[in-house]
Formats: sequence, structure tokens, C-alpha cells
Amino acid sequence: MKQEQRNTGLDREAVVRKLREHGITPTQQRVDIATVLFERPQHVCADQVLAQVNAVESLVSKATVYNTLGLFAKKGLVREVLVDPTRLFYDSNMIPHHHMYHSDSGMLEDVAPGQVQLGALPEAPEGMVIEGVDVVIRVRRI
Amino acid sequence: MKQEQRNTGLDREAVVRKLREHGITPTQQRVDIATVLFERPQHVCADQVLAQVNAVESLVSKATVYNTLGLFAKKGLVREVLVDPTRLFYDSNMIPHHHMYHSDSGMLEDVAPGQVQLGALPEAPEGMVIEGVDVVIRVRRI
DNA sequence: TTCTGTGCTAGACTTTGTCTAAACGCAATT
DNA sequence: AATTGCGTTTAGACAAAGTCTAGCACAGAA
Ligand SMILES: [Mn+2]
Ligand SMILES: [Mn+2]
Ligand SMILES: [Zn+2]
Ligand SMILES: [Zn+2]
Repeated sequence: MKQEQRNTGLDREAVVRKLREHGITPTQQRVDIATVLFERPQHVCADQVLAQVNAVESLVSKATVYNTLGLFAKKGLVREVLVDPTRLFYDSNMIPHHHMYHSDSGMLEDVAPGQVQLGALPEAPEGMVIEGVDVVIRVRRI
Repeated sequence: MKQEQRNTGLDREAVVRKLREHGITPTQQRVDIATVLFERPQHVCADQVLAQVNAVESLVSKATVYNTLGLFAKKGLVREVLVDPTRLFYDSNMIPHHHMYHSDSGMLEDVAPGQVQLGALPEAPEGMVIEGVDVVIRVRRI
């Protein structure tokens, strides 16, 4: 993670703007975390974020990483993905899509929404709204 | 849980038969656990199974409950459902269906497969098979 | 300056689940 | 009857993910 590699992500200013757009006060730590998340679209769990953000020097505590990921999810900056019963993944790709989960390897792949034909959904019960529909295609080695 | 209530589930013999059909040696503990599971179609986590099976007298250890639920899932007797990041649910209803998850209350409801029109799915990658497709409709109070 | 609110932190704690090593049950062999 | 073998069960130690608490930092308002 040095300055040799091309950075396809957002620069610090763009990250700050993005947080503001979602009604999040852009603190130092939140910007650090968001910078890691939006470096590229990825599926990442809290542990990995903690490691990445503190790779060079210790910048952010565990509690803050967990709190911030929760906050980002609530504010619609990232999306939670449940495929592994032992940990929660955060998806920094907010373009609507589904997932293919390789249960052998734990690998998680995006599936374009056009690849899955989702027809009529059931109505949400009275007084409720559909928050989202998650489709996970689980695959394994033959 | 006395003998007053009508038992819609399977009797001990039927449970033993069911285990055998799935290639599972029907030990005392496994039959106890299966009896709880198939008393009625339900979504239940390991903790709850442990509590239910040991309600009257201590019959089965924690390790055995976890091992057995894992075994049952592997053998296709029950189905794992991932909706709550903190625990794994087991579904004793193996008829294909989807789920509606009430994120406020943690309630989990079945959705008939006809209610969700799942069209063409993507091919599994070379050398892989689709194990299953999970559809979870997350709803919450307005 | 003092007060107030928000955010950050270390580290204790909780919960879910796994692992280990010993014991058990039961059948086949001697 | 005693021995062996093997699959199963068990208590309890352990691991990992995540939450909580209590104190501190800091900025803006009064
Ligand atoms: Mn539980
Ligand atoms: Mn977890
Ligand atoms: Zn994704
Ligand atoms: Zn179900």
C-alpha cells in the first residue's frame, strides 16, 4: 500500500464530501475508514478494515471501526452482507446487485441484477416497508 | 409441554425412520434433538434447541447439540438460515421456500416459493454447482 | 472560562460457536 | 469373559466476533 500503485479510489476531499452528503460528520477516523472502504468496491469485514486502516500506523480503535461501520450501514454508505455465519461483511458497492458465495473458499462475488430475474415480490405486511431483498447464490466445488 | 397438548409432530419411531433415511445413526441424543426440531416446522437456533431438549431433564450436552445440528444440515434434514449476524438459525421446514425477516423484532417468516418469481439464474462457474439460492426479504416498521 | 455535546478509546465483557481429551456404549473378536 | 475398536457424547477450556463502559479530548456555546 505505497504510493507506487495507481489509486482508483476517492481522494480525501471526495471522501469528506461523500460523508457530508450522507449526513455524517467527517471526523479523522471516519475519513480514514471510508478511504479504505472506497479505495475500490469490496466485501470486507470489520477485522479487515481495522487491519487495513492501521496498516502503517495505529490510527483507529476497534470500537470506532465497529461503530463507524454500523453508522455507515445505517446511513446507506455501505451495505451489510450476511453469508458467513461467523462474521458480517460490508459491501462498499452500493449499486444494486446480488451475490454468489463460494462456500468452500468463503469467496464472495457480485452478481449483476440483470443476471437474476426477480419477479413479483410479496407485499410487505401492513405498516411495514421492504428494506431490501437479498439474493445469495451458494455454490461449491463438485 | 405435557401430554395434554395435541402433538402434531412425529413420534419416536417416525423420527428414527427419518434419521435412517438420511443415513444418520439414530442415537438417543439425535432422536431427542430431531423430535424437538420436527415437532413443528420452525426456525430455531442452537441455544433454543439446547434449552428445549433439556427442558425437563438434562439429556444432551451443548457440544452434541451443535454437532448434531451441523450433521443434520449436512445430511439435508434441516436448512441453515442466515438472517441475524449474531446467530445461525436452523429451519426444520425443508419444503423449498424463501424468508421474510422483520429486522426490528428479529421475527422470521416463511414465504411460499410462488410468491417470489425467480427467473434465470447465472450459471455456476466451471466445476461448481449451485447448492442453493437464498432469498431474504428484509422488512421493518415504517 | 465553564458548560455541553459529540466522538474516540482501552479494555473488560458477552455471546456464539469450536475444540480437546477423556469416557462411554456397544458390537465383534479372542 | 476379557479385549479391542470405533463411533458418539461430554465437560469444560478456548477462540472469535462484537458490544459496552467509563473516562478523555475537543469544539462550540454561553
Ligand atoms: Mn440463541
Ligand atoms: Mn459473529
Ligand atoms: Zn457485493
Ligand atoms: Zn423457513
